[in-house]
Amino acid sequence: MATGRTHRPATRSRGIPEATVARLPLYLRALTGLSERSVPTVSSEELAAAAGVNSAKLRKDFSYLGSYGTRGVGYDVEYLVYQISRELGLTQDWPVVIVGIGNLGAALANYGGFASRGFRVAALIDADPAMAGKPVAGIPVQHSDELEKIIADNGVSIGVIATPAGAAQPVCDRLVAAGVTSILNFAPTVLTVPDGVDVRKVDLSIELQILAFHEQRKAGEHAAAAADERKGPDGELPAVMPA
Amino acid sequence: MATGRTHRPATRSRGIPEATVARLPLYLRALTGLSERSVPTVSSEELAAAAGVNSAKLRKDFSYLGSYGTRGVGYDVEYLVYQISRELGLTQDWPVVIVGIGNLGAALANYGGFASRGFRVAALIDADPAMAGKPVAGIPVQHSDELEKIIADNGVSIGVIATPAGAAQPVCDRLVAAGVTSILNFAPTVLTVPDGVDVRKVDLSIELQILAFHEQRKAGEHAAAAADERKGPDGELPAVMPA
DNA sequence: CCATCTTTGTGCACGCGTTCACAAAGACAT
DNA sequence: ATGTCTTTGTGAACGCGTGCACAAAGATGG
Repeated sequence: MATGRTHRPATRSRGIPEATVARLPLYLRALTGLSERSVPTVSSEELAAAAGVNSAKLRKDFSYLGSYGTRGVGYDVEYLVYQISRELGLTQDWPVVIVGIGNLGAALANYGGFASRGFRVAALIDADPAMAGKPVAGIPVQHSDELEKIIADNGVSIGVIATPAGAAQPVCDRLVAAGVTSILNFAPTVLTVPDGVDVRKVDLSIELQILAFHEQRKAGEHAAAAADERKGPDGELPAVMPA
Repeated sequence: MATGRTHRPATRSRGIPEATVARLPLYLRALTGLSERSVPTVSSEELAAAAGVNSAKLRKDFSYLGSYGTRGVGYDVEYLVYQISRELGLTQDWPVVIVGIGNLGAALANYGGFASRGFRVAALIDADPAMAGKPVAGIPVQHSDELEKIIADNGVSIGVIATPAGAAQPVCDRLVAAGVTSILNFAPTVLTVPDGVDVRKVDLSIELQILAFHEQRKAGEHAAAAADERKGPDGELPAVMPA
């Protein structure tokens, strides 16, 4: 995966572990699929398989929300969809602004997954005056000058940053000053924010680098086994990989 | 953050913890910045601040790679850049294919962070015949029929999936069958792969939902404090949020 | 009403990751 | 050469997350 939370020292919000919160959207997606196929109930085993997790973990996760299952039967799909939605706060409307309408910002604006779950794109904002007024995903882009007014008028508390790295921190500061308290950051920079503001980051480059590490390891082990030359007593890779 | 690794039961590759591997790209980025500003050495405290982590954690992370620091002085920036790059496998060339050239795929193709670090976009692939030949980010899109041939000809081992959810699993299967062993998945689906294949996923919708959870919590606590009405003895939120 | 069978909810143990705190190591000045 | 001062590298303790394994709960059939 490509996300990571920024510090937050395991602040177990209201007794629900962070790790569980991170999985709830996964369960919700699987349940929505079942709901659309009119499946009335589901066992922890089935749902866990659909979500790609351990069934014991899933049951423990749900136990933090309450006892919503029926022993011998399983979980009521519709009821569980409602409970998880409510727990995640998806029963209310979340206006979101996207700042930085380049390739990525445009992709985000067009992404259907937002609107489908309580999230509404309230505005698209870009620093380039040439972009102003130009419609992206049916929404006219507005200039950065309007940022504070847009936040205030729409009661926006969640901001998405898709600007170049250099612009991210200044944009972040303005968002926070205007009242935004949750930020999803796509720019490859470490953002500094005051206490009380949540930042999550998505970094495409980092994900690829992690994959490359494991890929190299696989190739290295393979090569080492094939060559079978003197290797460290603990099966260590050679200090320099052969080209 | 928006990433998460898919199972891999804490496989500590060659003694380097997963958590450490995930932070190495972060350190590398901070170090690259210092290198460009010709800073010769850096202390764990300074570098940790730049990367947004605890300094003790950074030192322990580096200790897994070896003793590359000098006590009383700090770390040599250039040397550390080289060591981390080598460890992550970035000193070699990684050809990558991107499958699904919609808004997101195009954004990824244009993303500069790939080329800058040993990653090379070997091909863009889409199922739509109308897209074939059309250049995106200077690279002509090729049709899915060519997928297997492209993988083989270029020796591609890393694939990026940016297709709609429904197409992801079939595409994944074809990639794996053709020899790809690492996949970065942007489609909102749980991918099933054989052992030995790494999958990381980036899910925009999930990240927003996690932010919404914390946002609701903040608003709820705030409202509860303001109203100050009978609340649970453990400071629990009311079962149903007021509209 | 009782027995059986399925599935939940959870007590418990284990392991990874984080953080503290300090000893060892080396630079630097005198 | 010796002492002082800075900064690394790591031993140890702690806490979170995971998974096993089972008891409790309820459905279902006779």
